[in-house]
Amino acid sequence: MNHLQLHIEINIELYSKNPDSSELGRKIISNSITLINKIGFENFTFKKLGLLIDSPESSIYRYFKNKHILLIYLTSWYWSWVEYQLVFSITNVNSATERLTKALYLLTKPIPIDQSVMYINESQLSEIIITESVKAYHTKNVDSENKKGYFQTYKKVVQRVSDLVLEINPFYKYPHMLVSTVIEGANQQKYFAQHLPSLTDTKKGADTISDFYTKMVLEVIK
Amino acid sequence: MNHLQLHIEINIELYSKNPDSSELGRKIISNSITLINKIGFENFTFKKLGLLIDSPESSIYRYFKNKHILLIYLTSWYWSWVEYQLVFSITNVNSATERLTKALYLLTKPIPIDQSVMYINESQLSEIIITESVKAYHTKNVDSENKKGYFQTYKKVVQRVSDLVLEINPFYKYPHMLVSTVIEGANQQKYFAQHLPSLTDTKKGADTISDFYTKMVLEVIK
DNA sequence: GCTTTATTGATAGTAATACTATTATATTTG
DNA sequence: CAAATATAATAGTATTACTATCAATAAAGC
Repeated sequence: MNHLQLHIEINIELYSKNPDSSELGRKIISNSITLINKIGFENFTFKKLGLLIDSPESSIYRYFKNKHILLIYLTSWYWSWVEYQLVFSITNVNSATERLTKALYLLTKPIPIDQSVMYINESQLSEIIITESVKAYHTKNVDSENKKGYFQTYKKVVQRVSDLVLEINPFYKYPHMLVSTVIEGANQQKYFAQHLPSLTDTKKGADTISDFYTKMVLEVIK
Repeated sequence: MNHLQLHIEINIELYSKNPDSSELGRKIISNSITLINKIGFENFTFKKLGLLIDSPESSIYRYFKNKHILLIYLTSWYWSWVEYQLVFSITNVNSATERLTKALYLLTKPIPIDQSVMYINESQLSEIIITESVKAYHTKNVDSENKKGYFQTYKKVVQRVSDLVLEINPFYKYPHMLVSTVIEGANQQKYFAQHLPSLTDTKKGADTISDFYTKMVLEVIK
């Protein structure tokens, strides 16, 4: 185990065989991110992914039970990575308000341009979060999958930021509602900016989304 | 044409044959709402719907090109109905703030219990909006479908409420962002209350969601 | 009332999807 | 070097998402 590598923790039930443990597994992850982005989650199949990486689909099934679980794996990885950045960015920051502001910026900032963490393209994964992640938990199995802890990394991020809110105002009644509204809202607005611009007031890439949500939170909790 | 009937306007490209024009068409609509709610949009097929209403699937295809278009039809109907209620509820209200408050309540209030408009069960349709409607526009075809006007009834509602915001504060910079955040957020929170309660601070049915978003809007625009 | 037309039912068929299973061939590890 | 493990290659199945055809029936026009 390399102690310099960042530690991303993912529920072991999300994979049949750990994709991080083999070359093929890593190829599956990085190419599935590319392919889902390119053709959309509905059109994405393990067969097409197999063609792309030149492996039979049955090999992919050995890593993931199905594409739905793979999507949850990817979102899980993303939120774990966000949590890591969150903790990193607020350590040694003394002011509670500044800690919250930094957290909010991390959650609402524009999509980074072509950064990669290990074998995962962060920009492409961010696009998937914006476009496809709602499909991970809008299913008939949410309840059972939630019980199994499939959405824990996301919930942990919401909890951490809610705690930052409560540090500033311990009597605020709706910290989780506020934080999940901001996270989902920021992603939604990025999507609207790209595809349904009349539902937003932002141009692609501009920093209006961070501005809007940061002001909103600080207003509302004071 | 019955002049007492409320007028719901839907893009004619959303159906191949108007379901409102025949008994079978109306059966398709009301039963698809029930079935989507029961088994979820992913598991919903025209074949299963055909079995439920005792008609061959080919008959259903005569009304709708596919289940995705049917879902857009249903959401379109819903937002047209919301717009109707919105206009109705704010006419003859003199105070701008009261008009906005009434609009916000309409958009954030708990799901009505078993009301029906004509042959459409409003409560069931509301559940579909909460659970499935994001899937209507999170696809690879959003842009072309948006160009064809498939999401117009939703956009009209956002525009109307944004106008109410601007009536109170004509200099407010992000009216659409604010309103779409509230609408999507309120639905999201209702979903979280049912399935991912740690992401919210509300119990099922309670009025905390209206309270939260109304206060938020009024704070933010003042 | 009878014909034309539109609507629905019944049935069949196809390509793609979402898997599962089996066996052979590499590759790694003890 | 043997044994275990991982991958490739191939085949097969039930379901999905349609399209096509034709018969039966109901409605509309004359």
